[in-house]
Amino acid sequence: MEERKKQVLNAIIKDYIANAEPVGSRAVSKKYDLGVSPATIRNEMSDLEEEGYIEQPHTSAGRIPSAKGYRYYVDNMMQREPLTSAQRHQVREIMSGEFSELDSFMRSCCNMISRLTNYTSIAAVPEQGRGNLLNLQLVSINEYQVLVILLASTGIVRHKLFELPLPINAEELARIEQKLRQYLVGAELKNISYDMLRERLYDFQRQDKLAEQAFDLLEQTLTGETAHKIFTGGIMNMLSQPEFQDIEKLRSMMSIIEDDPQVEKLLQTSDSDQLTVTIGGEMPVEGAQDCSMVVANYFVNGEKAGSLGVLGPTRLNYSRTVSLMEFIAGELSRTMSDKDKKSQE
Amino acid sequence: MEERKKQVLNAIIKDYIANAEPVGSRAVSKKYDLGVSPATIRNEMSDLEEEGYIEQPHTSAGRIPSAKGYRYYVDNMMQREPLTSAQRHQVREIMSGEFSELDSFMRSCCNMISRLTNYTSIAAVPEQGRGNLLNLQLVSINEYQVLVILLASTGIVRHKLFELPLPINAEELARIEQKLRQYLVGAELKNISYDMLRERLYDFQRQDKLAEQAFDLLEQTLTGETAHKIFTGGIMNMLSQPEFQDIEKLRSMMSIIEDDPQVEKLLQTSDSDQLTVTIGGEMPVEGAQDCSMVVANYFVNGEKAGSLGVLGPTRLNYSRTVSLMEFIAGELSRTMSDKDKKSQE
DNA sequence: GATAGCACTCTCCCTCGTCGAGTGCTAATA
DNA sequence: TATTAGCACTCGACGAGGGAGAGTGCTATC
Repeated sequence: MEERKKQVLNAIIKDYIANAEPVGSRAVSKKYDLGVSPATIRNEMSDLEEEGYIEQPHTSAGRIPSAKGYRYYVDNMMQREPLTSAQRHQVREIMSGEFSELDSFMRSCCNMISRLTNYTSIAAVPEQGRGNLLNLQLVSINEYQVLVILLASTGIVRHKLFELPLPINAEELARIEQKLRQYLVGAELKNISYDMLRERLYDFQRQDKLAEQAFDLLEQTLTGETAHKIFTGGIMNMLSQPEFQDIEKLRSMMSIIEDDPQVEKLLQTSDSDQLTVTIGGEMPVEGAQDCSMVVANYFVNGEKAGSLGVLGPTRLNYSRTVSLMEFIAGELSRTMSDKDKKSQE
Repeated sequence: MEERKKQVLNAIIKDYIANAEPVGSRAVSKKYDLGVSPATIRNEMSDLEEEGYIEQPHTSAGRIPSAKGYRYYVDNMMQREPLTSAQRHQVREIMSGEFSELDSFMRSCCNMISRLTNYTSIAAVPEQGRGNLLNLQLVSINEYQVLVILLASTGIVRHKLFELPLPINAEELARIEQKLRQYLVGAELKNISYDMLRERLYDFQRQDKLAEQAFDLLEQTLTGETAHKIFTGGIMNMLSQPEFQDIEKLRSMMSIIEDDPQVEKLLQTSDSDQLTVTIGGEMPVEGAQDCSMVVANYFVNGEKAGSLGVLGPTRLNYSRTVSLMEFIAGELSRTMSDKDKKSQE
C-alpha cells in the first residue's frame, strides 16, 4: 500500500478509536497533517473504501474502519504504546502480592487488567495443575467418606470428597494411601492420565476390591476434568463503550461473558508466546462479531499455563492493549516461574 | 384501610408488576372487577395518592405504586404464589446433586435461582466454616514453606500456604502438628478465635520459637477472615427489565453487583429464619434505591449458615419470589443439614 | 497529481400539530 | 351520602416538516 494511503488509514483508525465517531476528510487533513488538502484525502478515502479497509455508515457521514482495516492496521502499522511507570507499578504490585490461592490471585489479576485497560478481562486456568505430585493424602471423614488431598509442587492444592460404596477402616485406608504415594508421588500431574494410572497401578488394582475403588477414585480426581476455570473482570466496563449503549448488543455480549464454556472457547487461540489479536468477524463465538479481543498466554518454565484476554468493541485501543497484555503476561510468567522454582528447591 | 381501597391498591400493584406501565382507573375497573365505575376508582386513587401509596409520573398518566405502596402490599395483602411442580423439581434436582465443593454448589444454586426467578441472584457464605475441626495437617513443601490444611466435620476443606521466616525441618513440623492437633481438633471452628487460641496454646507458645510461628500461622488461617464469599448469578437478567433500559441506572446497579463488599452489605439483613423483603429506599447501599430484594437465610442444624437473595427492580414479583426463596432456602437447609449429620456419623 | 469550488445527500434536531389516554371536577342519580 | 356520567383539560407520544451542518463526489482548474 502506498505510504500516503497508509497514513490516511492510520489517521482514520486512530481518530475513530479515540472518538467513536465517523472521521471526515477535513478532520484527517487538519488533525493529522499530511500536507495535502481534504479533497486529496477524499480521493484516498474513496480508494480505501473500494478496497474494503473503511466504510461509510451513510452518505455524507465520515468513514469508519472495517474489520479488514483494523486487521491491516494491527498487522502492518500499529506501534506499541509505551507503558507509563504507573502502569508498570500497578502490575508489579499485584504480582508481588501473596498468592497461596490461585483463585483469588487470578481474580485480582483480572480486576487489575480491567482497571488498566478499561475493558472486560477474561482468563482461563486449566483445572488440571502443572508441576509434580508432591504429596497425596487420604483422610477418612467417616467410614463411607474419604477426602483426597493432592498437593502439587507448585503449592497448589486440590481436594475432593468421595462417597465409597463399601465401608473402609483406617488401616485399610492407610495401606492404600501408602501404596498410592509409592506409585504416584513425583509424577508430573499432566502425565497422570488414565493410561498411566493403569500402567503403574495394574498389579495393585488386581490385589483387592478396595484398591480398585481407590483406583477409580484417583482416576476421577486426576484425569477427566481438563476443563478450564474461567475468570472475568470489569464486565461493567462494557457499559461505558458507546457501541454497547444499544441494549441488544450488550445483552448478546453479556450472555457470552456469563457463559463459561463460551469464554473458554474464546480463549482457545494459539499456544504460542505471541499475543493473538482477534477482530470482529474472526471471533470464534456466535454473537461476538461486534467485538475484538487480545489474548496472551502465560508460561511457567516455558510451558503454557493459562490464558489472559481483554474483550472490547472492534474499536479497541489495540496499541495500548497489546502493550499492556504483553507486559502483564510476561510478568505473570516470570512471577509464577519464580514461585515454581522456589517450591522445587 | 377500607376493603375497596385495598383492592384498588392491589389491582394497581399487580397490574404494574405485570406490565411495567402506569395503571389507569379504566383499566382497574375493567380488568379487576370491583363492581364500580372508573370514576369511583379515580376517587379511591386520588385518596391513595394523597396517602402516599401510589404516585403519578405526570398528569394524565395512570398511577404507579410507591415504595410505601409496595411495603403495604408485602406486609398486609400479598399472597404467596403456589409453586409449580416443575419449579420444585428443578430445585430438588440441584439439591440432590453431588457437592464436595461448596463453591461450585453455591454457584449452581445461584444460577438456578436466576433461572427460576428471572432476576439477579446473590449469595454469601461465611469463609469461616461451620462445624468442628476434624483434622489439621501441616505439609512441608520446602523448608520455608508449609501448607496448612484444615478439615471441618462438614467435609469442607480449607488450606493456606505459609512462608516461614525461619527454616523448619520435618521432625519439628511433625512435633508442632502433633501439638496443634492435640489442642485444637474437636473444637468448633467458629470458636477458634484469637482468645481461644491464646488460652489453649499459651504454654505451648512459650515453649519455643517455632511454636510461636505456628501460633501466628494458625491465627491467620483460622481467625480474622470473617469475610463472606460472594456469589452472583443471572446478572444478564437485569438487562431484560424495562427499568434498566436506561444505561445509567444499569451501570449504578452493575457497579454494586460487581463489588463484593457491597453485595455482602446487602445480604446482611436479619439472622432470623424469616425472609427479609427490602424495598427501594430501604436498600442499605447507595445507588440501589431503584431496586428491591428478597433475602433468605439458610440454616444447618438450626444455625445460620449463609444467605441467599434475589435482586430486581422495585417492581419485583414479590409474591412469586417470596414463595420461591422460601422453598429454596428450606430445601438448602434440609440438604445441608442432612449432609452434615451424615458426615458426623 | 493536487486542489478549490459547488451541488448534493443525509442525519440531527427542533418545532408544530394531532391523537389518545387519563385525570379532576361538577352535576345528576340511586 | 356514595356513586356515576359527562366533559373540559393536561400531558406525553408520534409523525411530519424544515433548517443547519457535516461530509461527500464530481468537475474544472492549477
